[in-house]
Amino acid sequence: MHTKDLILKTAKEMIAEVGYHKTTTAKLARKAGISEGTIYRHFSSKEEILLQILQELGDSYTEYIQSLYKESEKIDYITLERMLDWHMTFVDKYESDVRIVLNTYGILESSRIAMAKFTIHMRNFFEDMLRSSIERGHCAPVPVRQTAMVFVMLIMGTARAKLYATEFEEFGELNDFSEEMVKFTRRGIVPWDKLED
Amino acid sequence: MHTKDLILKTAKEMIAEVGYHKTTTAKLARKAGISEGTIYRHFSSKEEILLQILQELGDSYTEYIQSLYKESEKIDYITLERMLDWHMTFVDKYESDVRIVLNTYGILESSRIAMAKFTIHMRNFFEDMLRSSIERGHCAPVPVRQTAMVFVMLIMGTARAKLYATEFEEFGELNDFSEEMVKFTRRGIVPWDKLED
Amino acid sequence: MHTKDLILKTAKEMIAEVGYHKTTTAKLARKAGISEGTIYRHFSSKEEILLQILQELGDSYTEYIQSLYKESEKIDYITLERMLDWHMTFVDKYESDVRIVLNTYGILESSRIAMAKFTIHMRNFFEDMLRSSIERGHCAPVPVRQTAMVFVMLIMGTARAKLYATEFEEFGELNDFSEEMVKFTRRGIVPWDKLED
Amino acid sequence: MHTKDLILKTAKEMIAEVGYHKTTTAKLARKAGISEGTIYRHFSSKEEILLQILQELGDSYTEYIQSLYKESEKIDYITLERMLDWHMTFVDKYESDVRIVLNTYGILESSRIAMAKFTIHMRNFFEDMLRSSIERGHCAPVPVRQTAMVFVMLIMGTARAKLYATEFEEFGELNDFSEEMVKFTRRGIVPWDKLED
DNA sequence: AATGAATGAGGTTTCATTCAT
DNA sequence: CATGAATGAAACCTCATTCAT
Repeated sequence: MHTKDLILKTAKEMIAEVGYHKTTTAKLARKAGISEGTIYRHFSSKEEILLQILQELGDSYTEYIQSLYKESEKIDYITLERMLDWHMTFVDKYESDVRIVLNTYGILESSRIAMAKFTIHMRNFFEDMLRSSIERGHCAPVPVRQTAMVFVMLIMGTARAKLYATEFEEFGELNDFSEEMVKFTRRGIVPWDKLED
Repeated sequence: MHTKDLILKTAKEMIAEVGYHKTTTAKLARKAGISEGTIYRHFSSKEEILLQILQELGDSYTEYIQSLYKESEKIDYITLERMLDWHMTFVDKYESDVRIVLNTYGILESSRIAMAKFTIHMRNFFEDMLRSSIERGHCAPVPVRQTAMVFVMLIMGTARAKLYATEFEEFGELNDFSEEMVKFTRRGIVPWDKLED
Repeated sequence: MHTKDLILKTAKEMIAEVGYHKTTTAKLARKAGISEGTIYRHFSSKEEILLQILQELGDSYTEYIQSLYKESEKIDYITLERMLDWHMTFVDKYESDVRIVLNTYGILESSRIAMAKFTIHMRNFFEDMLRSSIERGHCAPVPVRQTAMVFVMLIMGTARAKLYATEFEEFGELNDFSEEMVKFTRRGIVPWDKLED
Repeated sequence: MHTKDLILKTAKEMIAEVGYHKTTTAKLARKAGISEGTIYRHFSSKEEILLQILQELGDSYTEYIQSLYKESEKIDYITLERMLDWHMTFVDKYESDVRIVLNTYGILESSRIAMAKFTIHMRNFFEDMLRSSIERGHCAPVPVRQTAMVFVMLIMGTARAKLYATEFEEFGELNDFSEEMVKFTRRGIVPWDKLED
């Protein structure tokens, strides 16, 4: 692995685990098995590392959304389950990166911008999916923009809950609520008498 | 105002605005118009200040929930609007404290614990409300635990969105989506043919 | 002595001796018998120390020039010897400060500005003295501005020579050339047949 | 151009412009279009580069002085204008090298030595010229050693003023004072009634 | 000869905390 | 109770130098 990637990987782990400020360049270097100076051969500053992580995650998400659009064209109708599932899959795959965004958007302008981009991307995607579902008569004519935003809030809230759930016993049960969330959400957009299950 | 309260108040503002790490004891003392040493007459460490803020917010929330229980006994049935509204009111009132929790739970064990307590309190409250609603036939017999959790996620997601929305134009529209959120949520727990509006 | 003055004094010595860059905050603190952090309670940066030294020297020089003007009013005519002597006295008194200006004006904008101010002050003073001497018929009607500038160059060149002369044996003889310099300079502005000695 | 010369040339420019310390090996390598390691193929250390620059300038000056001696033999008498002009020409030609000496002699032993050598060379040259002028009756029997030193001071002072004058408006007028300097200096060594102009 | 990644010592600066007054 | 100067550990970062390729 290239040194730069090694630094990024190690930084991801540390920032996700202990936060941005407690991830000092000294500790980062030690954990990565390199010298502190080497970090600065690859990044102009500590913040630059974070920026790159956020950038990469942003790119991955854009790519991911695009693949979802393609997927949605193939099958002629997208169930809510799928939409939510897909997103939870993404959160699982990029667990530490998502954790970093959640950890830093309160401290760092750039992280806040990254977060805003995610939100808007996600909302747009849900809007498009809802609009197409309404056209096909698969769901009621709910206001797309606002309803999409409700989905986003749910995803965001759930993502965070999932990531931090492990640390508390009481939260153990969190993992199995997503199934109910999907059902609940479906009832919110499909007339109850048309629900299959 | 007592010096201790002055410190707490000033710390709340600063941490909410610039984050925990950028809130240095020097800046805090200057803004509060006291000397740095004085902070340590009232708090054993910088972290202690944060702990007290979290503690106070926790107490306020417990108290708030209790008042809600009392309120709910007076009127014989609680609408969803009320439940959500009440919480948004709380978030508004304790804006900077909530912001602090959201900013620090990724960095501080104690903040994470505070967050967990909130979540569980809130969920329990929603559970109770839902259970009572179901008993009275005001809503469908949905699984209370998980549905309550969905509410929590929505509240949490929305709270954060509200607090950070102001910084991006694209987010301006966020503020008016809570009305739709209530409608959506109602449709999720009340059969559509029984909905009044 | 106040800590701030102690820092200034120590810094003057070190910068004059080893230069600005080799005067590290660590060495400075050690020599002054304080901790490194203390420096930053009194100065916002290392450069700030230098700035204050230059500022103080500038003020001293302004004050000095003013005292010379007053002196020149008392006695009705100023000999060249006096004008040059006075300046050499100043250089002697503020030896390390002058050395600092000479050491840093090539590296630091602010030092260059300080140097420029000195030059202009000095030139103006010489101009005034020359003008008054010409009026009284004590010297020939030489162009005051340019002649004053020649004096400045001589003072500057000599000051540097003096300060760095000690380090080389060959330069030992430097010290006794100022007498001849005065004579030479007088011949440059007073017709030879009117010279007394 | 050989790599070594390229390094020297680039270093000269950088050191003259931003000073020795701000000329880092990294920037130097980048500007020269070579790698950092290559510098160490040709020079044992960064200081070595400066040493060579000073050495070369010293050699150039020695050579220059020799050519002046030869020149002075051809024409049977040397005017002061010539002596000063010749030196100003040298300063113009080796502008950045001279600037380097002026920038570094306060920081570097070796630079101070170089400076001393110049001074002595220059003084010796002026001494010889003065002596020969006196012998031929072209100027008054002034003390050669000290008078030569006055010339040196003037040259040094003027050289520095010229190099740094451009940065301040007030200094704009500096350039036209050298003519007057020559006149002044002549009056200092030639009886006024024997002056031609 | 040349490269350029890696080094590590050391630079400036920050900051929570202490303590004499 | 309050002060604020002093502390010193540790933060981020720089840079001359080395060395495997």
